[in-house]
Amino acid sequence: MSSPDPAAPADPADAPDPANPANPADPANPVGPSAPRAAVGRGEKVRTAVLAAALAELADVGYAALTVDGVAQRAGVHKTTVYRRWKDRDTLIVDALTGQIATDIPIPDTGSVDEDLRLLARGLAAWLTGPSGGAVLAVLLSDAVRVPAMAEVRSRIFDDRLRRAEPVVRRAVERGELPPGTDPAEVVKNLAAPLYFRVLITAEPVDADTADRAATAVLTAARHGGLGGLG
Amino acid sequence: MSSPDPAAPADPADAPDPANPANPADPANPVGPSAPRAAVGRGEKVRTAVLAAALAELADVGYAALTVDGVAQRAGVHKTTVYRRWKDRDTLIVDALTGQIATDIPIPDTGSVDEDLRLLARGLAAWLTGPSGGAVLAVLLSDAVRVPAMAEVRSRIFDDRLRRAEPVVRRAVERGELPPGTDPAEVVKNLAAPLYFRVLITAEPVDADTADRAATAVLTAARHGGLGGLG
DNA sequence: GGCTATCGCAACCCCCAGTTGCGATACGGT
DNA sequence: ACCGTATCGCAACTGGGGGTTGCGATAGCC
Repeated sequence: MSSPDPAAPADPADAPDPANPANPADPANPVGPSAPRAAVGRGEKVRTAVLAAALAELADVGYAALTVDGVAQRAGVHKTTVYRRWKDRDTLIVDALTGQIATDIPIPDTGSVDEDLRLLARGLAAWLTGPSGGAVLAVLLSDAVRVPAMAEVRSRIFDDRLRRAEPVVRRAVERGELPPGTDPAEVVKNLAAPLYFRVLITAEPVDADTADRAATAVLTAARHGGLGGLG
Repeated sequence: MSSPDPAAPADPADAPDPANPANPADPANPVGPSAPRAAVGRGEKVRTAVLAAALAELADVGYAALTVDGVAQRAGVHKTTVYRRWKDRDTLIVDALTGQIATDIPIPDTGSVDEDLRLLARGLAAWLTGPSGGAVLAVLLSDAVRVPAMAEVRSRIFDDRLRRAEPVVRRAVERGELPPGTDPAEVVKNLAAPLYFRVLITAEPVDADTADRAATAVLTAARHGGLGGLG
């Protein structure tokens, strides 16, 4: 959502140079009625097609085996065109992934920790096993983590997600459902960890039942002060 | 047996199992069926050096960026020599990894679940943050998982490890420290999961304290029937 | 209908996987 | 000490993918 302009201009023909008379249509400019600059229509379609093709290739062959030529052909576009819009392979992948981080996992607030944690776990399980989670995990847990931009995307996704889930626990503590001193971050991490573990390590199927068991386990621990409660 | 041999000798002169580097004559071997096989001494040194170099490169640059030439130079050997002993890059990496699966995490039996789980978690944490764990994780959680042989190594490492840890829980149940019906596999997975989660997802440091907290959480859940105990 | 940005295309460079033939070397037996 | 042979070093090669460049073709918009 937060990519108003092409993610990786870096190209003379595409760069939004403010001093360039051929580029009065600045993205930040509110709908220039008399904008001489145009011809963005074609580019936008190409951009969308390439990004979608990149995600598909990612899910199909993974990060390492993804070839720019493959993405280009899948998008019905020439390799050169891809390189005109994106600096390199990694930039393209980061851009494709960035469009996917909007996939939110619903944060429940039913008034019951039990229900809340269960719903949270089920939402995460659904995402993990879905196409979006698959693509993100395929990249973020590959050698791509060595690319700084990839690591940043990882933080943007996981840290943000953890932070948004913490209130669920905080509210439960305030309601007296969990002992005071319970660490919200710890609870959320211990809820998510078994699901990731099954997907990444043991390669077991992750379904609603798995989610429920994870919720039960972390809830039991939290209720009895095993997650920061008490001392 | 899609992958016939983990070591993948693929080389006629590759020794089956060198019992001892200082035991070239092998006096216990009565002649053998007209097998004047010799000159294994040099090859064994090369093999060891290359395997060690591969692990080092793995830890340094990761799976995708690992080049055969890089490994060869690091081992003080020519690229051709590597290809004469290993079919391809993946075979080499699998072989290097296979030598590492012997790295055992001690399975404690102190008579106390509390202590046992704590020691188990600490052992895992130490392995995860050590060189061996780093190399294994770098590969097993990369695009390498798409290589069947890699997936097999993953199973060999993790499944076997989980299975060996289960008795710790089973004994605790028999001693009455944990409620009957407690699922050993579930306990072990929920013990390991938070540690992997922190290493792989949140990139937090994993130390003894982290291990202790994981042990406390899973122990609390298990004691109160949150991990299969009770109905 | 014309102007211009964008795209397709082909050719190119560089790096790395993997191969081959030949010459150099070190090991092990006699 | 010597010699045979297995192994290694070396250089040159193919093939594919990342990334670049110059030019011609085309599609969008005025």
